[in-house]
Amino acid sequence: MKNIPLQHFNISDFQEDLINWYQEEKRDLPWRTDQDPYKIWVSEIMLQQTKVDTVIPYFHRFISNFPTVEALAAADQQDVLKAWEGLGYYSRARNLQNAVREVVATYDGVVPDNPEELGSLKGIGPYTKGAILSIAYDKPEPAVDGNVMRVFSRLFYIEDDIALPKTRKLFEAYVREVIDQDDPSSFNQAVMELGAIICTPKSPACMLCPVQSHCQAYAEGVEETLPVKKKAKKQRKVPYVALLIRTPQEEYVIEKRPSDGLLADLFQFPMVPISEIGYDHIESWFYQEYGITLNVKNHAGKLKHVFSHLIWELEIYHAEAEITAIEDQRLKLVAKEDVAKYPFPVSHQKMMKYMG
DNA sequence: AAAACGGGGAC
DNA sequence: GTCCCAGTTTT
Repeated sequence: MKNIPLQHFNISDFQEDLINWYQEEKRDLPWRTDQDPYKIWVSEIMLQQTKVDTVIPYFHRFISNFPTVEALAAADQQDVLKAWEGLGYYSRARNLQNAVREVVATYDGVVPDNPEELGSLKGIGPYTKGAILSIAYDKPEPAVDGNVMRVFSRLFYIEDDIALPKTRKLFEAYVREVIDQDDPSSFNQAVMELGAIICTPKSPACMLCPVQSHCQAYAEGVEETLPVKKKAKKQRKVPYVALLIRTPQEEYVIEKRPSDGLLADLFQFPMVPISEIGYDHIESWFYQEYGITLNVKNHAGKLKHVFSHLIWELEIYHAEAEITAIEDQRLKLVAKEDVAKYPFPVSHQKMMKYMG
């Protein structure tokens, strides 16, 4: 491991200043009511790339629906995805349920308390592993997320690109040097809380910071220039015609997406990749793909939906199909009032407003 | 190392 | 519009 230069850094004073501030200022969050490893786990998965305020209502609903590892292990995937609907990164939900089933099958329903077994579970990477070990089991393990990298890059004036995988390992080495061995749970949560409330990406509140006196970036007046992060490339646009297909008996055609890739296992209204076939061949493409004869009617509206890596441009059309049953396993005929029982991505939830 | 993988809120 | 959020998996 890399040698960490800390000769001008008072570790115990830093721990005391940080943790005292945390005990005083920490928010009341629903996953801080006890140390149940399952609830800590669920919260940490939901919090990946997702703000605390967004997670709170989902966490309440999820724990109410699936209060234990046994309950989640026994649930239908459809119901789990429905509880995750709108939260994004849906592989988190599928991986969580897979991992919980492994915990029930292999570990007698007890969430592992060691890095090897915990880290081998689906969806538990280096951050989540450290978070569960420290918060649920009081183990002095680093839990390096975006907050930790920002706070530590400023504390120690580290200019490494935090977008690079190897940089996270560097920060883990720093955390191992300065983590409080007696209360690693409070230490890790305090750094993240500090990053969320004080040491923010823009305009950090250094005048309110409990560890200002320990901060090298503040001393040099460069806190706003850290951390260094390569910027993401912009998304490519993908145009589709999205179809609200109605049958004579007032049912709609919905489709289950494939079990891998984007929005895996969620439902949607059928979409025609317009850049590949053009507007003149929608009905023939649809017949070739699904074996259903379509009568495309009027334009209903348009929707732009931005993902992290691409942009959907949806032109919404009404259509009719003279069918009473469907062969294709991907498709379902569903009454209008039943559509919302299935898990849909937000883009297609918005499409429901255009149903007749 | 880079890309895939959602959605929302702050500015 | 930009940034990025209590990241992980796949390529």
